[in-house]
Amino acid sequence: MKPTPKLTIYDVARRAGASPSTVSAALNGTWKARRIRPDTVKRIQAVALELGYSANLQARGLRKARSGLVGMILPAHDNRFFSSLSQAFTAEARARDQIPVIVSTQRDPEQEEDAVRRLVGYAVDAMMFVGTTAPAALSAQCREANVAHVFVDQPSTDAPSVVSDNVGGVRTLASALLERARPGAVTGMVFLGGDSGLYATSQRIKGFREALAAHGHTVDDSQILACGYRRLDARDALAALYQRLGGLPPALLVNSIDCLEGALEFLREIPDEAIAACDLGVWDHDPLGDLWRHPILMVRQRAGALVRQAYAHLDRRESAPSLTLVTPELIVPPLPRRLRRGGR
Amino acid sequence: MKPTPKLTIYDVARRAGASPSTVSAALNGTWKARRIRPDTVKRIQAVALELGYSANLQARGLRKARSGLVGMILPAHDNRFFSSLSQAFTAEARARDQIPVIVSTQRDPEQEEDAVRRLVGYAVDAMMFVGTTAPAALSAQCREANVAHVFVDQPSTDAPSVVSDNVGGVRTLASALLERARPGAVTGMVFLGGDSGLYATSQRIKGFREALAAHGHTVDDSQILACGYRRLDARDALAALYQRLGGLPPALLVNSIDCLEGALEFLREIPDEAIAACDLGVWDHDPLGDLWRHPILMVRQRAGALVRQAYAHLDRRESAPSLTLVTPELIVPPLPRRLRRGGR
DNA sequence: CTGAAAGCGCTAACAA
DNA sequence: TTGTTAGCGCTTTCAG
Repeated sequence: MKPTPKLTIYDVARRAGASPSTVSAALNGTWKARRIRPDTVKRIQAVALELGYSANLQARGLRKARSGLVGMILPAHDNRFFSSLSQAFTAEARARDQIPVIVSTQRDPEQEEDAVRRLVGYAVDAMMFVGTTAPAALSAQCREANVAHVFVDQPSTDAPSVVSDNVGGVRTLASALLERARPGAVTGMVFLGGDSGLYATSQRIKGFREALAAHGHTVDDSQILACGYRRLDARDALAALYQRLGGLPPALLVNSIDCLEGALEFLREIPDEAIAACDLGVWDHDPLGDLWRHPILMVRQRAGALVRQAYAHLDRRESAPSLTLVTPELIVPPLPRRLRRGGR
Repeated sequence: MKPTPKLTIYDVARRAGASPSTVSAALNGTWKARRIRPDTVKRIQAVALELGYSANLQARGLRKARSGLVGMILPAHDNRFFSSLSQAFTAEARARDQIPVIVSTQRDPEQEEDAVRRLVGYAVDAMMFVGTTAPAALSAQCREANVAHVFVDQPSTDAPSVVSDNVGGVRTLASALLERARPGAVTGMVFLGGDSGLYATSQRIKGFREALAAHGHTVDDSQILACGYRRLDARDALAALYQRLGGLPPALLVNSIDCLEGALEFLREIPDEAIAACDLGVWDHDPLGDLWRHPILMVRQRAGALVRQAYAHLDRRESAPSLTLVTPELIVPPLPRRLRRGGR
């Protein structure tokens, strides 16, 4: 095991017959601004390549007081929505030649603050926050260290934020359900799941009300089952509803994939015909949902657009609070051939 | 907007009436080894806290030639298995007080090598590789820079690797399917999906053969439909099989969630009774799969264990090639009440 | 167009 | 038990 002969610009400089500063410039792109002769640059680059030199990024970062790292804090990796944000974030970072550092912190304020402290200690170029529990504190940490930052999927009064249009998304979803023109849908559609104390859920309920209001109906409290986000609670709430109504409602709008899982857990216990009597819609998207034996309308949040908008704020180094809405997209699965009537 | 008065150990030192090196030691934990008086340490820590000092990690990293960063390269974030690895990796890194840097590289060798080059430039403490396309090159890069590294979910001849027990996992799954004792299952079970040229698929086919061999049956080529990993190909392959057999096989073992999606896309077109005539199993797990109207046996790779084993290699700074197998777990969904016969 | 030299903030010998 | 000092490898004035 060789002790690895650490190469520095000095090694390259000696070998290329140039000075360290010239080498530095030739290798990091500033040579144009420094008006270094192109063939000098070429010569140096050739030597660097030959030696297999690559810069020590920590040294560079120390000197420049920035690191080329960009941070993102999110609740969890193993979640479809969050992981699609990670994916989008990675792509954007790559386009800017930055290294994405994505840390999941389990909605734990301490972990969040700790992660930010460390990333700031690394002189990250910017931070993106998703679904954090202590947004104000994080924003303060960043402002203190003068680090650009933005919130995604949650509104903020301290910094720019980019959020899905919950109201509009649910309105669209509910309207699509109504267009199916199932008898009684306007007065009987039910909203299932979520916590009405939270921003997202309350916005979605608002959209739900608006959609029905457009049909002249004022939503009754019994149409809102905000039983929380947990799967089992959703299952039980739906079971109770089924009991009470003696069947499913004509239309059911479920507030999240977790709740959908709960709902499906109940639905697989009841006869096919009973299910066929209900039009189903969900906030959020899961490909397996498309494959259920009955069609499920879904609203997919546009992770790419959310991240792109958020990055745009960072690029402009905006720090004033703002709220940008991104419209989610409605996904209507093809009706299984089995269920199609006629057509060609 | 204040220019942010950058605090250094010198500021703290002056304020605490101590020297920079003492402050450094007091703040980074080496003070015990340096035998600094506890009350000095306390005094310094108090001052640091009061001033809101926090260390410049790039400077520390430059000096120590390590960064406290650990890297992980994986194909994509938006995939259930990979994202559960990310989750596990984050937890392990956190336990070691390291910052996890997880970069997805789309199975693109250039992106992979680029990411490693940059992370090595940052003096990462170690690297973990998942499903990479250019394993040999990555291993070489790390060895060159003397960075500990390990492969997960893919075998390597250059470094330690930790892989799910594909053979055993599929054997277990196939056996569980056979235990259902559906007539003709031994001779009629079909393996669907995957690429027999790849390590994972070939191992799984091996397990499939072993399971049937245990029942005295030698697998026929027509029982292996390695149609690739793409959803649509799986769908079409299953459709063709259905056509050929005039129904589903008595048991079907699907090689991945993507292929399962393809299979379900076909299955939702055919009558319930036809589906009920087939026992279904899949390599990999998806919670929505549990909720399908017919039970689907699943094998879940144990992401936590894979990462833990991999980290163990890093902790021991092993670099010799090795192969560690981790047994995946069989998940048998509860039979829907609807389908249960009697029992209590 | 290129080189010399200072210094980013920290740690670790070495002295005291 | 603590302080002094010399770098880690790079970028960046400032001279030439």
